[in-house]
Amino acid sequence: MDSLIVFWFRRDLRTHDNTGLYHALKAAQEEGLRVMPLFIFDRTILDKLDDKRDRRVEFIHHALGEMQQDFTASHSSLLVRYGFPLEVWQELLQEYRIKAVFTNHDYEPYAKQRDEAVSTLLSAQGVSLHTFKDTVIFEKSEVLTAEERPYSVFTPYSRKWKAQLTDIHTSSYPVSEHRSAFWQPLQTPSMPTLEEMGFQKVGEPFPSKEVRADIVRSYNQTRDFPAQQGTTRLSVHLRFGTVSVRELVRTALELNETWLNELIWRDFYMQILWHFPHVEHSAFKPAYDHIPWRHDELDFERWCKGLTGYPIVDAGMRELNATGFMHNRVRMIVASFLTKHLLLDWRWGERYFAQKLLDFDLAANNGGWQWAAGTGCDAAPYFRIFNPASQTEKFDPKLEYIKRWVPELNSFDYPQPIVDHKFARERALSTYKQALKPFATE
DNA sequence: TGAAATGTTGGGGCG
DNA sequence: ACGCCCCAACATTTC
Repeated sequence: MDSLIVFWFRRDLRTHDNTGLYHALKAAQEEGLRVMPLFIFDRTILDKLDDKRDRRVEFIHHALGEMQQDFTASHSSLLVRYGFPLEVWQELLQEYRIKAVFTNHDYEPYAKQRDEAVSTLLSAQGVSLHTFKDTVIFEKSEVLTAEERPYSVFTPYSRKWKAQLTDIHTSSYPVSEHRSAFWQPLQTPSMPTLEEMGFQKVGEPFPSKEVRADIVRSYNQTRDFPAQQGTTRLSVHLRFGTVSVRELVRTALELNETWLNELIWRDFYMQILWHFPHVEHSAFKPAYDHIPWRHDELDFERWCKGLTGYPIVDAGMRELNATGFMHNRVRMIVASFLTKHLLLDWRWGERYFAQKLLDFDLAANNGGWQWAAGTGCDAAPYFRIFNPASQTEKFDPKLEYIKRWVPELNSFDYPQPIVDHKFARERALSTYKQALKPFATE
């Protein structure tokens, strides 16, 4: 039995412009070996999902199907397993002669821990592990201040990010010339179906690839109007790596600076989570952990279901519940409403988004919530409270977005506001002020 | 990537 | 013509 190099796909579900895959194929060619592509459906994650119609699982499954077609064309095949990663790796080491494993970096806390365990197992078996940067442009400690410290403010971070960017950072890692190095199994291994894993199909809401360039071109003009197709909805593709961030940056440099900044925010929050891991469970600024959040389960439930009586908030939550997506402008509005108007813990909202968002990314979601709650690095000051009515006036003046998701708007079925705006605003201001008083700098 | 409160200015009605 | 008041409209400050 010939020995193999394994390439392990995780958040990089594409065969084009994939750093780790490129290096795996190159190494294989140099050493006269083959590359076996692998994906593991991770039960550590899947077992926690109580809704078995999960769009994320379906999205992954679909992306794997597309890759499988590609591998088939190269007379190869993707090996897909379902189980706990460490156990799967133990099995694979028994079943195949594995010389080396290649994979791309995954920065989330769980992923870090998973990869350390696998790395220990592999090295105990004398298998080398090679890992690469792929899902971001600059990772962890590649963008630092003059004092070599991580940034915690976006604007100077982005300035440095842009200053450091060269063609090298956005150039592709083509795999086409190395296709012959793919593993060629005698029999195509079967991929578990969604049903076999206990999941059902749902459906997916994306704009076509063709309209994306137009959206990027006018992004700075249209991005704030949720009734329009003004955002690319590429976040889910970035989440699972079905697009290359390097390609997107090239597009952004060419077409739209504002849109480039959105990509830089991704890198920014990734390095925040890496260097300040406490943000996963507590406020970036410790003083803000003293805010006495209300523990009102009923208000929280009304927020979740889109029954607050504030149309723009309810529209956003209903869009999320129905599609697994919410327009970014509306994410800010509903987050401000939860934390300021309802004075509910930002972590409740963060957790709900984590359950529902197709594009859920721990670093970005946490960063966004802490921004809205005012608890984060470079956050909105706590007294910046969105007024749902004026936000509607500015960004959905014809109520197009609202009516799409709240059709009963003008009927008796639509609830009264669960809290008065003026009262809620003043309550938030005084509560934050009181809680932060002992920590005031002067 | 706010909104509300407060301050300032200037045109027009009116005695 | 003049002073006074009202109040948009805009600017600044405050939360």
